[in-house]
Amino acid sequence: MTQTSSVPAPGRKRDASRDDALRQAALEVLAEVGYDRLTVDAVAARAGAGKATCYRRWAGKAELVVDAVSHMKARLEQPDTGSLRGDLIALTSHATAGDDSFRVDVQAGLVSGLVRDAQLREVFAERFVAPRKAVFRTVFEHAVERGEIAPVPNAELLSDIVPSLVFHQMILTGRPPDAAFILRVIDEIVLPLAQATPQTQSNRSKQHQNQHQTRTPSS
Amino acid sequence: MTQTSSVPAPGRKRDASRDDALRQAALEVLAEVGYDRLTVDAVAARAGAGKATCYRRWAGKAELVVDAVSHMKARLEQPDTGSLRGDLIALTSHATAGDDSFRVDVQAGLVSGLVRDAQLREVFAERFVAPRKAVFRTVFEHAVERGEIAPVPNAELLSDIVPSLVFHQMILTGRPPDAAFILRVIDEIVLPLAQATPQTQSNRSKQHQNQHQTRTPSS
DNA sequence: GAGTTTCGATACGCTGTCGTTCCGATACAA
DNA sequence: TTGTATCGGAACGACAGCGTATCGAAACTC
Repeated sequence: MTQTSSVPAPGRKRDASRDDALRQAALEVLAEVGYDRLTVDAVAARAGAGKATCYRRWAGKAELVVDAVSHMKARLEQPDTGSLRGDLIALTSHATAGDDSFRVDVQAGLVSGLVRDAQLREVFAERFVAPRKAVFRTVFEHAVERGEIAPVPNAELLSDIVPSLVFHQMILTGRPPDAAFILRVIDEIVLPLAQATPQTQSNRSKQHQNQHQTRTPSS
Repeated sequence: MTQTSSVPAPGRKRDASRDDALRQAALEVLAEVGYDRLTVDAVAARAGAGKATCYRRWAGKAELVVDAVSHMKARLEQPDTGSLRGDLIALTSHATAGDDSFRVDVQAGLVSGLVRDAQLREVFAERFVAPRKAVFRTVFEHAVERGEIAPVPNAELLSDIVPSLVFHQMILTGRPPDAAFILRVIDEIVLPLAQATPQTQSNRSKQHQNQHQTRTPSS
């Protein structure tokens, strides 16, 4: 596109900071109004940039959003609380409203575009779903190494439960669920399944660790 | 609005069949292009009606879609196969691609609008979520009556698992999941949880019916 | 028949968004 | 200094969708 280093390139250099500013602005607008209501003008205005600067870098709205999402920082650290329940809570608690909801808001904003934009789906799967799956898998592996649970063959399916229910709840109510809901899902669904994997009846003898926080919340 | 029977009303009568035609057309367009891409012109054209006829009945696009969805037939019959697993399969199998996917397509089309339209959320919850929840609850109740399982206090949460995962999968892949996926969810998640409700440790003695179809599919 | 209302169809004004183009100012190379 | 490419900002044309207005025909009441 621009230049391939053969020619030293004349004229003013492109300000790389504008790329980051525009991408960040795109994510913010995306989180606030969603993909469909996002306008290039709004993104440029928020970045304090001209629209021409934006179109000099991306072909259009779709490319801008895709690139912004794909440059988004992972911000997903591996929890290590020493217990499966603690790790699961640490991993999913930030999905609630309030604190660190930016990432969740971006996901909600993307929903409207995901339905029909295949490229957006691809980037979304790569940036949001894949990292989360990897962290979940490691959490289960650590629990196995600690002897807390038996190996879980369907860990991937188990990992989808919390995000799916959170997503579902978010769409139905318009906002992310509260912490109590996530606790219920962990304590009443994920943990029981992880602790008593029913496909190998032989490991039923291993269930001595059932005392581990299988309490039911008040609600 | 129109007349309260006091005056016989002059002029040509409204053709009630146009209401149905427009509502049906709205649902079809909704299923095909989604809420945001739905235009009143397209709905009127598909119904073979004029746009004025449409605006004579509804205030705008939002009201039209909301009314169309709320008039949608439930088409959700109570399954009675004699087993919990059979009922669950019968209840959820129509969510897969192919056959009766119209209802699912409408749901997918609604997603983009649900995020910000509270009224749409309300109608959606009433027309899609509530009936489904009721049927699920009855399925669990029947299983309890048959002595197949112990009473499940968190049946509501359990009922959300399949729809949530189906929804999630649909958004991520762009199409409803296949039947095998739903079978896995039922056999590896819902049934084990229903059969071994872990919140009352006392009913652990009741788990003699664990032989009932807890097999794992090949995948 | 006279008056009124709905019908399908079309045209219109309005608004919002897209993507382009121009502007003066600024940064950089030759 | 001259030439070029960028910057933020603003204006532009094109287009799509909404909601309204209007048309001739048809249906219905009086």
